[in-house]
Amino acid sequence: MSNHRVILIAGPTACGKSAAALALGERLGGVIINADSMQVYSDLRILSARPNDEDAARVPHALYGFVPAANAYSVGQWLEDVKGAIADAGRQGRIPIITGGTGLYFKALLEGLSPVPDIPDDVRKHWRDMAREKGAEQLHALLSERDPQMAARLRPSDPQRVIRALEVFDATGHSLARWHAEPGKPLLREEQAARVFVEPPREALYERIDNRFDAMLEEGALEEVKLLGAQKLDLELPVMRALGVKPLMAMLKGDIEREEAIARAKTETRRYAKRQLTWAKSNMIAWNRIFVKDSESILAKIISFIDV
RNA sequence: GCCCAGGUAGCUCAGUUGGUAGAGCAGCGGACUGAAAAUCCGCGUGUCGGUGGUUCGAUUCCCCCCCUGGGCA
Repeated sequence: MSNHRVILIAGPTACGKSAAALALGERLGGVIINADSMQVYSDLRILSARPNDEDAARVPHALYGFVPAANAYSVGQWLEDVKGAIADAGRQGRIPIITGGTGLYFKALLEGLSPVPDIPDDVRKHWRDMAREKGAEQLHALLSERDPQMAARLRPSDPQRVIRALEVFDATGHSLARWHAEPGKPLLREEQAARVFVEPPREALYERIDNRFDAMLEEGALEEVKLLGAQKLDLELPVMRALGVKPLMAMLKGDIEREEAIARAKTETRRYAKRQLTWAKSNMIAWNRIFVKDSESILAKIISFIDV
C-alpha cells in the first residue's frame, strides 16, 4: 500500500523540520526538496539556515541555493522546479521529502496556481517604478481606473498586491480577479502526500529563534551580509528582504549598534514565525500537527503518519 | 542607621488638582494565488509595591512596612 508518493514537512522557522527531514531522508532513502522562498538563493546560506555541505553529503538535496541573489524568484517558478525535482526523485527511486517554511509554496503544490500568464519583465518593472514615483495612494487610484474590481478588494496601503493587480491587468487585459476565478491544477493530490506540520510551543520556538540567530552570527552571517551588500543590488529584491539582512546591513553601515541589530533580527524572525503559524491555522487545517520539542520524537511521529 | 529619589502593562516610562489609567517597544489575533522570510489589517494585555487611615469613592492624600537606586555615615 504505497499510498504516499511524497512527504511534506512544514512548520515555522527554527522548529526543527530540517533536522527531522534529514533524519527521515537517511532512513527512507529520500531526497530533500526545498520549499522555502529564501533558501533557494545562493548568496545567503547561513542567514537563510540553508542545509550545509555536511547535510548534503548525508542525503541528496534539491532546489537549495541555486538562484543568484540578483534574481527575483517566485512561487510560479518554484512550482515548475519542484515538478522537475519530484520527477527526478522518481527516476532515482528516492522518496521526495519536501520541506520548508513557505506556506504559499505548499498551497500551490496541493491546489495549483490560477493560470495567469507570465508578465513581461518590462511591464513588471514599469509598475514597480510607478509605485516608487507615485506612492501607494496614487497607485491604487490608477488601479481603480483600470480594474475597479481588484481595486475594491485591495487596500491602498498594500502596494505589493496593487502592483501585481496592475501588471496583470496591463499585460493581459483582464482583471486578476478573473484569472483567480480559474482554478489551478494541483501537482499532487492530497492523498498522495503525507503532510506534517511541526509546531513547538510558542515560548520554546522563540527561544530557538533567538539562539539560532546567535549561532548564525558565530558562523559568519555578518560576513555573508557584507558580501551581499558588496553586490550593490536593488534593495527591493527578495534576498534583500530576508530576515536579518536589513538590520545587519544597518549595523555594517554604522547606523545602529550590534546589540540593536541583533535584537531587531530576532524580533522580525519571531514575527515571521507567528505569521507562519497564522497561515497554517487557516491554510493547513488538514495537516498532521506535531507538537514536540526534540527532533527524535518529531521523526518518530512523522514516521507514524507515513504510509509507504 | 539616616537623608533623598523612585516602585504604574513583559520592558522603558507618562498620568490621574480623588471618580479604578496611557504611550513607545515587546507581545497577541487576523488576512493572504506568481518578489510570500513579502505585503497588509486589527488589539492594551494592569491587584497602579503591601497594609491601615481619611473619604460616598484612594492608583492619586496621610501613617506604617517592604523593595530598588543614589548620597551621608
